[in-house]
Amino acid sequence: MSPGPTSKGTLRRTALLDAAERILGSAGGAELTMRAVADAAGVRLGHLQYYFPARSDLLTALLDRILTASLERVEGLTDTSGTDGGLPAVLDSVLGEHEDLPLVRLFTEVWAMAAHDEEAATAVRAFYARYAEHVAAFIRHHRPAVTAAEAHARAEVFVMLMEGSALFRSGVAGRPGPRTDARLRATLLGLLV
Amino acid sequence: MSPGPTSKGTLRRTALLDAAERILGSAGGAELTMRAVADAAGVRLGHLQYYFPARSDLLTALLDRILTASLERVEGLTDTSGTDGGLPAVLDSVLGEHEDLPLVRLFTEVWAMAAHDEEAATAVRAFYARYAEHVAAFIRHHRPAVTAAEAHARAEVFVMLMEGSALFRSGVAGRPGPRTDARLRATLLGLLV
DNA sequence: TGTACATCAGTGAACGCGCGTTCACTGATGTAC
DNA sequence: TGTACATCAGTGAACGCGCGTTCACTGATGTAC
Repeated sequence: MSPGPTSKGTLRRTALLDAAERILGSAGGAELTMRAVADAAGVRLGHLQYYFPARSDLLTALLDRILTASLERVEGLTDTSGTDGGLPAVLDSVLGEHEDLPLVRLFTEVWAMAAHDEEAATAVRAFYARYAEHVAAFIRHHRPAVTAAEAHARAEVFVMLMEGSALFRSGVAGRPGPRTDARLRATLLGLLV
Repeated sequence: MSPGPTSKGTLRRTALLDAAERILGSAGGAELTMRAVADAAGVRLGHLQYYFPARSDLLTALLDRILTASLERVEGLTDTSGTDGGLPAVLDSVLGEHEDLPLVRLFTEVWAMAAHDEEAATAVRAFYARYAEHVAAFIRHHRPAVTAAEAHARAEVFVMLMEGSALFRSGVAGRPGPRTDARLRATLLGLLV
């Protein structure tokens, strides 16, 4: 039998990244040590090194996984909605994720990584470029009259506001009330249509 | 002579925090070690400990200083403008700061701190609450017809968009073009008036 | 004005610890013939 | 079907290093009388 994508090694690798992601999303980057990851995954330090020889290998793989998963989530949420009536519902879904504190914690770490490391920054910029592209396509699907350039500009501002609001809706930087939420939704909607 | 605010000790303390801020804004939190700060400030490790016995004391003082300075900058920028005609100019000033990469780097670190440490989060939330209050007062000054609650909601969304756009305009998460910039300005302006 | 003393500013060496990394090793699983 | 061998998965111990922290110390500055 060929190794395949669910072979023992791949499963273990995934489990190790799961453990690392859990630590990064709760305790933070400073606590993300090789020993902590090995412990959390229930393997020995030396074994973690078998899959990720250096700590930087683990961080690179983890960043890639976080960004890939987020992109798939965004695409999954918007692809299922086809009608304008469903737009507010899509906004609810996307905004709902921002109340997921561990996820927002992950992103504060990702931003800090990108701010200080050019390789990470490249990956993060590619992620947001694809994110914005996807939103732009969504806009043009609903409003074909909007030019590509304008849809792109609107999409980028949409993404900016989404990321900014994540900081607040998660409770990290604030606790916006229902009135602010309504304004946020209206502003996001105004960018989409 | 009484010690006063510019006595030797206070000056040295400021110089030490300067050094720490420089490191946090360039290399990041992981490199912000007691030894690195002492070196950058040109003093011995033991002497740094004289002012900040524990690393956490340094971090707390640094966070406080970063937030206080930012708040003063925001208030300074908006207080000098009294007319509606000056509004776009105010936006230019505020947005201009977001191109200051070291400053944005500081804030990615601040967000990551707040995301994992409740004490830091309290300070950060207080900062953004005052920031939003100030923007709300600015809105009501220019548009007295807007209710306090509505001005507050608009101000909070304004701050969200400002913080989100900082990530992109600094180059950390993207490189928005002039068209996106125009959309961003229009959206921010729409929240203010 | 001079002296004694207390406090402030700054030094230097050492500590124990957790870190990433290295490496020789063992057992399990797959492959060739 | 059985055996020999290679590769994969996992262990365990040790390394050198940089870290935060402790502490005894010295020199400079301010204060009391």
